[in-house]
Amino acid sequence: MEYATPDQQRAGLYEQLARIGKVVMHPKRIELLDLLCQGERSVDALAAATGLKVTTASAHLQVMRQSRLVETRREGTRVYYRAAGETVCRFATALADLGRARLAEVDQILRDIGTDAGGTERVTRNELLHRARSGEVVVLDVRPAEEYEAGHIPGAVSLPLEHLEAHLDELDPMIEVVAYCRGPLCLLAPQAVATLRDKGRRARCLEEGMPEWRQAGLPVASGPEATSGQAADPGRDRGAHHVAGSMWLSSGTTPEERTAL
Amino acid sequence: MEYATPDQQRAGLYEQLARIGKVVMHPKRIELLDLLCQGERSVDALAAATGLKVTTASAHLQVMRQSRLVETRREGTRVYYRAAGETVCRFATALADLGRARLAEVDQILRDIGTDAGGTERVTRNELLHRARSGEVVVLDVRPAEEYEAGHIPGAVSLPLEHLEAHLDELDPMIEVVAYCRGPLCLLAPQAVATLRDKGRRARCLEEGMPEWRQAGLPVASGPEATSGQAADPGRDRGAHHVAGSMWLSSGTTPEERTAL
DNA sequence: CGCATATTCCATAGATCTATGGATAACACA
DNA sequence: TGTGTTATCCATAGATCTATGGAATATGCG
Repeated sequence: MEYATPDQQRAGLYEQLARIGKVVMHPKRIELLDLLCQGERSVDALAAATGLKVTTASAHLQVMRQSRLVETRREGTRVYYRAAGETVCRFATALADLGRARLAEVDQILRDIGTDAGGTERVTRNELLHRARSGEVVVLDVRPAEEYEAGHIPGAVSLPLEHLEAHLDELDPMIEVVAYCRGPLCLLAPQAVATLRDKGRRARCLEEGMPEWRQAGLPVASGPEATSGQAADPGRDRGAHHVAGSMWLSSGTTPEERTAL
Repeated sequence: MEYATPDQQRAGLYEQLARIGKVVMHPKRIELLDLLCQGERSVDALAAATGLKVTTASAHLQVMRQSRLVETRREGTRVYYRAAGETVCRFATALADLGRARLAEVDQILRDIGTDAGGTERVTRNELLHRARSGEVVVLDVRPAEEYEAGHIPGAVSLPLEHLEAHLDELDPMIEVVAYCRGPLCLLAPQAVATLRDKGRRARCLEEGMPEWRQAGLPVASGPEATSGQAADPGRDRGAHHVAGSMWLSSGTTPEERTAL
């Protein structure tokens, strides 16, 4: 049981760390980890999102659980997986950062997409904080509704990419859109921006996604959209957009914001 | 060449990231990475330090190089490897942090050692900054001399663990020692502290190691020790210790410090 | 209780990774 | 140019990992 020599202790330490390494050695597991950093999900939802068979997805999740990077919660017949704490998401972010910094291929792929999506600069967090406060822009969360509900930028409007075209008319053409998604490696926001520009709207991507926002210590709201049930009623949505611009981190004027912190 | 569907692009991204994951899936590669974050080293030095055969070590280093995490420099007949930038070391630190946060085993091993080394609290960076400035403590770098030269805390004295017992008399028994090494997972400083306490000295470990210090943006000095050739001349060393306490981040009163920033 | 759903467990064939010895390449020095 | 040193390349046997279909579990619902 005990390690005899310091060398063995040291080897033991690195072996433990390698358990974490093994988790991120497989592309699909990284993808799963990224998804879990957006919020909890059931096994089959994860399998569907990543294109894995349920049995394979489950196997991957077991590996991740044995490394203590994810935790589970059972609800009736299904099991929800979630990232085991902020540290895990920070690690995932660090991995993505390192990838962008060191692997030209990553940047290349991102640029291939970037050009379609809009070669323009992304919006920085600070710019967003200033402009959204004054109502100049509307913040659009284009992730699936479940992820929006699990946590979103206070004041952001939920409009999943898949519903974007159908609900385009809900967006005031006069107000610029700032779209965000799961993070710098996520394609949802860039695709949304590409679509919006195609339709002649002014739109840009936020520089970062939800995990980075959260990790920066900024407030996160959760629960369904305040005014309407996510793109179910176009009529009411228009109102929400206005609010989105003005209630931005103001002083907790909506139920959403009060519970945010 | 081009990815046709968004799904393929996404898969491509995660495949790239997995290249980094593969690097840290093997214990020895993590160990190598940690060493390289202390400074550059030749292949056989790395092999010796990790207990690998040169040919195996080289193979591991190739993997790391292909993932762009390390870079090389040739000098005559030997090749020096180094971490490819601060981002890489930050990632290594994030991995270690995650390991300590999530893997009870890591903490367990550290505690097994910690009890021998001194169950007392480690010294925080802030405490060190205050107490060293006023000369209350001497800061001891117990890593191998090469690593000290590649970068150390300004004002720290180099006394590699292996030479500690032989040069114990150079340390003023009245002044408390704060030892540091490669990081929270490194055993050098704890071992040094254990030895020192065995001899009746007051000694504690610094909470962090060189990489964390550097990543915090604190000044780093490099080159050989200012006053003497590292434990070669005990007589002069005693003077150095005093300096170590007083010149601490004062206002660049030594050559060492002037070049530090 | 029996059936349906969501997961996990298991065995296995195929793919990938690791350690190692021997050969090769690059370089320094006579 | 010959010799010694340092590092990389190569082929391979052994170990590990992955995907998958089928069986086993756990839970919910009549």
